[in-house]
Amino acid sequence: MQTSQNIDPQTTFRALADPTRREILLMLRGKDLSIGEVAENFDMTRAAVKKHLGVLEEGRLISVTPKGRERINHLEPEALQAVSDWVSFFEGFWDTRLTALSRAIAKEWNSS
Amino acid sequence: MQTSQNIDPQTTFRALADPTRREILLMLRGKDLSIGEVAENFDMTRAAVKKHLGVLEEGRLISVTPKGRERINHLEPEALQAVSDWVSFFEGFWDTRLTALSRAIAKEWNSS
DNA sequence: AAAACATGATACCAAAAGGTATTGCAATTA
DNA sequence: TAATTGCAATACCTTTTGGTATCATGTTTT
Repeated sequence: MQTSQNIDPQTTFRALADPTRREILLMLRGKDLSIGEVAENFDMTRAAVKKHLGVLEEGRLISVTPKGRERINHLEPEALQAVSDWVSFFEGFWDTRLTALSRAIAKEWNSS
Repeated sequence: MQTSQNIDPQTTFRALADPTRREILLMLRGKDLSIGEVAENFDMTRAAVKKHLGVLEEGRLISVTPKGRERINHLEPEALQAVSDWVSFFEGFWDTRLTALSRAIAKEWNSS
């Protein structure tokens, strides 16, 4: 196992702070996409989308592989596991009775 | 149960994007603190800390209660539950063999 | 009442973030 | 080879963010 990776939780949290980037991550579940394919789904220039992909790559949430003249963006969910671990520090402090409400909220995000 | 709350995942994700704010949340586990008490732990002015607390309050991660001339900040972890739900959309995509590494990272955060 | 204390509010500043536009290059394709 | 395609790189702009400094306000305390 490699240990020389950039282990910096800050870049991961920062990457998740933008709604466009979170939507890109949802978009990459299951299928890899080129920059252009990702950009088709947003009302902004490819350059802007590329910047977002760069931030996601810094946060180790995606990996990028050149393929011919394209660059294929691939989801790397391990960094999300780390976020999940951070949040779990607070387990036992939250009111489990609110779980149902939280899941309803989450559902709403997914559809928007 | 109240349903008129500000249900906006964006404010919660944004609140978590700053390391100072994440540290404040860890600091509020178990004990409520005034603005001044929180500020004692950071090398910045009380005004700056107050801004961070304002962002955390917007993200519904803390609640604030006036008590005499102080304002007591109280952890509200329910919003974190919602973040956990969002991340869980990616369960099944990440490699569970990396869990040990992730926990090691998380441990590092906690001590820093 | 007066002094000290804790916070609120405002103005201000520098740096970072999010975006566009433009130019150029490498890889396909005709 | 020539035209097109997908992306890289740069410059530039506007807004947001993180921070300080200053002053006002309400609350204890003496």
